Amino acid sequence: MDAPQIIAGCRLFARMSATARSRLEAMAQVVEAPARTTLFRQGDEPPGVYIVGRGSVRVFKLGASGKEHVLHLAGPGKTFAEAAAIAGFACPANAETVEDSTLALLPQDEFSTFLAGDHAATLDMLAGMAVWLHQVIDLMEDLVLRDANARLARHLLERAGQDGAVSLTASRKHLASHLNLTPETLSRTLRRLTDDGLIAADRDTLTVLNTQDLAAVAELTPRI
Amino acid sequence: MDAPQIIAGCRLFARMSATARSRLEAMAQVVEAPARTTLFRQGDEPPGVYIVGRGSVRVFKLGASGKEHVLHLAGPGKTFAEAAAIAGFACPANAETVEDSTLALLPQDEFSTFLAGDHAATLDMLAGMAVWLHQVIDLMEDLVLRDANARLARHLLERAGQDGAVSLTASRKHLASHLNLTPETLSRTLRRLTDDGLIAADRDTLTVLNTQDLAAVAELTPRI
DNA sequence: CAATGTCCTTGATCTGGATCAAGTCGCGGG
DNA sequence: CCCGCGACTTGATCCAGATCAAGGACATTG
Repeated sequence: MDAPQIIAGCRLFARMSATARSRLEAMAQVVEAPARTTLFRQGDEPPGVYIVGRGSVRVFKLGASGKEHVLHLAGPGKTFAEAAAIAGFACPANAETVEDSTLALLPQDEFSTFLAGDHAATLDMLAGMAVWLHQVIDLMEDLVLRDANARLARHLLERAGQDGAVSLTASRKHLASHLNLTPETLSRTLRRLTDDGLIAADRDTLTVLNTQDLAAVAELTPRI
Repeated sequence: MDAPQIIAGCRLFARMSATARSRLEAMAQVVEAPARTTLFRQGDEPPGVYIVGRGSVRVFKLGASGKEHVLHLAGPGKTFAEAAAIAGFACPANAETVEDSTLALLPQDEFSTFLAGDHAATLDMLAGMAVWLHQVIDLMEDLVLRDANARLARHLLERAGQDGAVSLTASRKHLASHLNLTPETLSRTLRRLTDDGLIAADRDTLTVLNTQDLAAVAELTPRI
C-alpha cells in the first residue's frame, strides 16, 4: 500500500486539489506497523498527521492508576494527531496499532509549511477539525448524560451499516474503555440487549435487529 | 462597550492584522444581554462566532431527563459557537448569559466570507480550534479518569491566579455541573478540602492555600 | 493433544456519588 | 421588619456500575 492510495482513501485529503495532493504524497512517509506497535506516547513532540491506510489504531489516555480511556478507534481513512500537529503542542495521548497496519505520516514541519502556502487546504483542515471537535463533544455528553445502556445503544446506531452490522475493529475491552465501561459491564449490557431481541452479538460483529426500540433505549432518560 | 474594544480583548482576534481587524469590526454586531438571556438553543442554525466583552455565558447541553452539563463557562475575551459557525452544522448546545453581558457577534455568512479571503486569519482560527479541542479532551479525561476530589483540585489549580484566588463567575451549581457533580457533592468536596486546609472558601471566591498538597490530590489515583 | 494464555462471561459484593429530605443563610420586596 | 424565595449545606439512604472472584471458550505452542 503506497502513499497516494492511503491519501486517496482519506475523506479530508481526497477532495483537495491535484497539486495539493501531489505535495502531500511527496512528503508522506509510509509506515508498516505490526499489531501493538506504539506510535507515540503522551508528552512526545507532535510527529505530524497520521493517516490510517489499513488496520486500525487506538488513541488513548492513561490515568494515574493505569486505567486507560480510548479516545478514538481509528480505522482506514481516518486521521489522528492532527490537533497536536497543528497547534504544535506535545501529544496529549498515546497511540498504538490494534492490528497489523499501514499508515502514512505527514511530518509536522513539512505539513505546517504546506498549510502556510495553501489557503484552500487550510480551510478544509479547519472544517475537518470542527467536525472532529463536534464528535468529541458528543462523546463527552454521552459519558455525562447517558447510562450504560443508552451509551451502547447510541454507539451501535451511529455506526450500523445498511444491514445493521457493526464490526468490532478492536477487542471488546477496548470498546468498553471507549464507552467508559468495564469489560464486565459491557458484557452484561450486551446480554441485556440481546435478551430483549434488540441486537445479535457474534464473535466479531454486532447486529442491530430492531432500530426503533434501540433508538428508544438510546434516548431513554437515565432515572426519571 | 463597542466592537473594536471587544475584539481587542480577545486573544484570538487581537493578534490579527489591522486590516483583518477592521473587517471584523465592520461586521460585528454588539449585543447587550441581561442576565439569563438565551442566545441560542441546541439545534438552531449556527448564528456565527460570539465574543464575550463583559459578563459571562454558560454553554450547556441538556440530557433527556432535563439534567444539564455545562460545557463551557465563557468570561471576557472568550469566544464560543466557533465550531458550529465554521463547519456550518446546527448548534450542538444551548447558550445563556449568566449575568448582564455585552457580546459581539460575527455573523455566520460574513465570517465565512472573511475566512475564505484571509489565509493568515484562517491559520489563526485553526490554531485556536486545536487549542479548544485540546481543552475539551482534557475536560473529558478529567470526567473519566479522576474522582470528585481530583477534578475539583485540578480545576482550581488551572485557574488560580498568582495569589491563588479563583473567582466564581457563576453560581456554585453551575460549577458543579461543569465538573459533572451535583451541588451537594461539590459542597461536600469543598468542605473536605477546606477542612484539610488546602483551600479557603468564601462567598464568591475560592483560594488555593497549599498548592503542593492540592496538586497531590489532583494527581491522586482514584482507588489504588 | 495437553498446557498455557488471553479474552470473555457470569455471579457476589462493595462503594462513590446521586437522590431524597431537612434545615440555614442572605437578600429583595412589601 | 417580616416574609418568601432561591442558593447552599448537611445528613440519611439508595443504586449503577466497579471490583473481586470463578469459571468457560478459543487460540497458539511445544
